[in-house]
Amino acid sequence: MPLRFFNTYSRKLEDFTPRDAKNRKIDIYTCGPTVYSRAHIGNFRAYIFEDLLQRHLEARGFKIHRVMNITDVDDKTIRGAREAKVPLQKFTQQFKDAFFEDAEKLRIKRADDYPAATDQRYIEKMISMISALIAKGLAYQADDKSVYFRINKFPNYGKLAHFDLTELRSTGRVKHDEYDKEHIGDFALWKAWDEEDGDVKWDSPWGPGRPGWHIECSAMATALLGDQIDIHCGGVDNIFPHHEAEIAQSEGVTGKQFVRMWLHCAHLLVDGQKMSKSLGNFYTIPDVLAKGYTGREIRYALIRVNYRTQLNFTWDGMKEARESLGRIDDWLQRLREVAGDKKGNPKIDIQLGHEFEEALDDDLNISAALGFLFETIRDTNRAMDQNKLDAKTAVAWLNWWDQINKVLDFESDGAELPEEVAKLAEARAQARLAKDFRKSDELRDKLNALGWEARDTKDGQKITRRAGA
RNA sequence: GGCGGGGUAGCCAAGUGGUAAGGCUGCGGUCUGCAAAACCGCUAUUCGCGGGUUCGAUUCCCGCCCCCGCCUCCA
Repeated sequence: MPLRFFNTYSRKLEDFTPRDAKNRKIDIYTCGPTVYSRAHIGNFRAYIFEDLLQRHLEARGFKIHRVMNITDVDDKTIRGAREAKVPLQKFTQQFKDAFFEDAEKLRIKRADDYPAATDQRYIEKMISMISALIAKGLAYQADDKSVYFRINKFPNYGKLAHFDLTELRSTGRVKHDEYDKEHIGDFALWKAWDEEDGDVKWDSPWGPGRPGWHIECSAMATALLGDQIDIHCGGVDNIFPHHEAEIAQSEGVTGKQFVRMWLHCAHLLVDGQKMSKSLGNFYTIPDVLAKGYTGREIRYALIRVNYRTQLNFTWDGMKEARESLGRIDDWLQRLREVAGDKKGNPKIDIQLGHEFEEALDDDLNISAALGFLFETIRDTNRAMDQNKLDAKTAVAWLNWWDQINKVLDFESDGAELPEEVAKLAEARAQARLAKDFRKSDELRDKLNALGWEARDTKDGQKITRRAGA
């Protein structure tokens, strides 16, 4: 089956081939965080989806160049900096740091570039793009000194979101500068400075001001990836207006198709409602870590449902993630024991099936891919129970795991036995030798309380960590 | 009102025009000093509701109901 994805633009599953298919290069642009507060786990669901996309394409032999922007100037960052009485740069830096810290916890691979909207280089690019749009009649400066995109001059405006502009109406959530704009749907390319902006301003041919939100992505994407890019990702809430505006700006300037494949991630819900900052119903990564869960458990919980399906975040879901990972951990431990000293031999290989990667080829069908993994786990566990799995086959499965784990990144970091745990375990082993089961059961309870589990097997006592990294 | 996504067992969730993957939970069994893990078995005659097409539909078509999202802050 060919690689295929659901393209938001056509609303269809489409076979995907990159522009540079010969060299197997793919350019991906992903909308990153606005650093006005700590990102929540709903935001990270989108970044994990993008991570899965990148890793699967890499597993398929593509060379990925991924860019993720950092929006470090907009209404909210300016307001936040004002309220905190610190310079904008200082205000946003703390949330940039937090973003990278959280992303690392979730094992999200770093993008190749993290351009920031306030970088002088991109400000200049934005200004030159806006100038080009004005020259083409696609933008105008209004009486309020701001520059707006003239959507009536761009016939494709609305194609991505499938909106009929005559139907476009305000929800009244945002104040409109209706007196100044030609059309209610015209969006700001350059926002003229006003007092509330304080010292946040850049010079431009239209006077001091700052970029509109949408133009930064058009500028940074084309600056780093060229006029055309293969895949552009984001959350569904970015479809309109943000990505619609990006198309208008970029194609308005270049005259070329901006993006070949638009992929959008559905929202993370909590209590059946969208998780969002404005509703206040959100959790951050530290919030979930504080409940005793680990980054990889959060990763599992957020990755396990197809990106186009809304996913309801629950603590039961976190529990399920923990138990499922535990099943994988135990399976790997058993395989390693069977593999013995042959483990790590990459030359051993057998026919193992390709359902995992084929499922991911189909619009990242992670549920089917994980289904195959768990079927494999049951089959090989059964074989090991019956002593029918030889060391060579165990090694082959471990090698297979190494491959799919490059995509999943689920493997436990392993944990050193703390001295206290090791002592309790040793005491328990002695008690069992002496058949002092009362004492050994007490020690087992103590180990459990510390998050470790004692299992008695025919090869003696085994200590495993039940939860965590 | 317009535009999307979705309604599959207690929960989460794949899936196909031919009779329902997988995970979690629960119950019974094998194993065990007892457990745990693992394995075996049981847990949807049925896929929101009503029609239609078909030899046959959860899967295609029509209508309806419900949930969530977007309609210029949003991943």
